[in-house]
Amino acid sequence: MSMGRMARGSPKAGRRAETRTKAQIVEAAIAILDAEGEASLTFRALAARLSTGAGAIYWHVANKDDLLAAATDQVVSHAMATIDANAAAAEDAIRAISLAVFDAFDAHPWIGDQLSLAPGRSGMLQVFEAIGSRLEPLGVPQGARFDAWSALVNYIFGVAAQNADNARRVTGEMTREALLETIAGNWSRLDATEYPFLHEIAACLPGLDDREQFLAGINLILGGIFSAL
Amino acid sequence: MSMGRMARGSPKAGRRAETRTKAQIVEAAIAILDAEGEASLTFRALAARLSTGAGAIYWHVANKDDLLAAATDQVVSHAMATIDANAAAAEDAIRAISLAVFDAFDAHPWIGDQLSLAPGRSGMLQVFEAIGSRLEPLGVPQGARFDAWSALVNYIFGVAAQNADNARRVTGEMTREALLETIAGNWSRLDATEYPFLHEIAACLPGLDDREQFLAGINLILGGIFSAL
DNA sequence: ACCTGAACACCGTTCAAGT
DNA sequence: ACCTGAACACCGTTCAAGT
Repeated sequence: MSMGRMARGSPKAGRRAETRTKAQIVEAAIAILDAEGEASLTFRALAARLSTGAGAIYWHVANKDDLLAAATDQVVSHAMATIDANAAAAEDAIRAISLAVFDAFDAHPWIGDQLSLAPGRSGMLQVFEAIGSRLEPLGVPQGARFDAWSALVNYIFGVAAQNADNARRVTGEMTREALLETIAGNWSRLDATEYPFLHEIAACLPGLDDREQFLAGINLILGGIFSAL
Repeated sequence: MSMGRMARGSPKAGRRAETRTKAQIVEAAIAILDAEGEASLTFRALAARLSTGAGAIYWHVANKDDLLAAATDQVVSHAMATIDANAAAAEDAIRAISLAVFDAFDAHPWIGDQLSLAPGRSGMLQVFEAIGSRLEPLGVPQGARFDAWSALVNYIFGVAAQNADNARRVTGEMTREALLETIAGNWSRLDATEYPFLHEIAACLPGLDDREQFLAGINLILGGIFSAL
C-alpha cells in the first residue's frame, strides 16, 4: 500500500535512495552554497550532486527562489535551535538571539534578500516569537510592544543581511582588513570641509568588528526601549 | 584636436549622439528598472534602448554588478539632493535623511544588495556624512559617536533594503494589504502556547505602515543615544 | 577612442517520455 | 508518484572587425 518510502532497515544506509525529499535537496543546496558560493548553485550542479536529472528537482521545489528561501529558512532554524530558551534573562536572551542570527548570516553569506515575511517560513517565525516574547518580561507595556519588536526584528534581519552582503565581497586577495584600510584611506583623503565627519572617523575603521557594531546597535535600541518605559 | 565630444549647439538635441557617457547608460538602466523591473534589465534591452550594440555598454561599465551599483548610487545621490542641509534641527534632520533614503528605496524597489561600503560611491558617502555630522550638535560625545553613527546608518540601509525587497514581492494580483492579511491570518492560526506573541500581535499587521515602523525604529535608536548621554 | 553584432558558454525552466 | 534528460528560450560577456 505504497509505504515503500518508510525507512527500511537503517535510514539513508544501504542502496542509494530512489526518492529524494525536499529536505535532502535543500541540504545539498546549502552544501554547494557554503562550499562554492552562490554562483555555483545551478540546477545542473545540484542534480549532479544528487545523481539525478535537473528536472527531478522541480518535483520538490517550485523554482530557484523557492530553493533559496528554503535554504535560508533552514539555516535560520538551525541557528535558533542552538539557543537555550530558558537560560538567560530576557535582555540577555534578546542579545543572544540577535547574535545567533548575525552569526548564521555571517557563516552563510549567500543569504541575501531571500528573507521576506512570506508565510510558511518557520525559522523566521521562531526568531520573531523569541524576540517578541521577551518584551513583556522586560516590562515593555502592551502599547509599546509592537514598535519595540518591529525595530528589533527589522534591525536584526536588515543589518545581518547587509553584513552578509559585505562578507560576500571579501574574496581571495582582498581581505576584510585590507578593504577597511582602503576605505579608511579614501575617507581620510576626502575634503575635510565637505566631509568633516568621515574625515575624522576614518581612523576608527581599521580593525572594526562588525559583530560588535551590530551588538552596539541592538543595545542602543534596547536603551531606547528602556528610556521610554 | 578631438574636442568633438564637447557640446555642439544644444546638448542632446540635433542628431543622435554618436557617443554615450556612463551617466547616460546608468540613466537608461534606471528607466528600465523602474518601468519593467529587475528581470527586464538585460544588456540586450539596454543596448536596444540606447540604439547600440550590447558590447558598447561594456566600454563604459565593467559588468552588470557595476551597472547596478552605479544605478543605486545615482538614486541615493538624487534622494540626498532633495534635502535642505540647514533647514532642520539636528534630530529632525536625521529623521528627514532616514526617510529620504527609505522613500528612495521604496520608489526603486530593484535596489537590493547593491549597497556595500565599497569605495567611490558618492551617494552613500553623502548619507554617511549627513547622519554623522548631526551627532555633535546633538550633544553626543566623541567617544559615543561612532557607535551611534554605525547603528543609525546600518539600520537605515539595512531596513530600507529589506523593505525594498518586500515591496518587490508585491506584484499584480497580490496587493500589500492582501499580503498582510494573509500573514495575519496565518499567525493568528498558530498554536497559541507555542507562539503566544505572534498569536497576539497578528491583529496589528493589517494596515501596517512600513514607513512609520521604520521611523519608530529610528526614534528608538535616537532614544537610546539620548539616554546614554 | 569607441562602436558593432555575432559567437561562446552558460543559465532556469519545461515537458514528453519513461518506471 | 516521481524521475530522466533533451530541448527551449534565454542570459552575461567577449572579441575580431570596423570607423
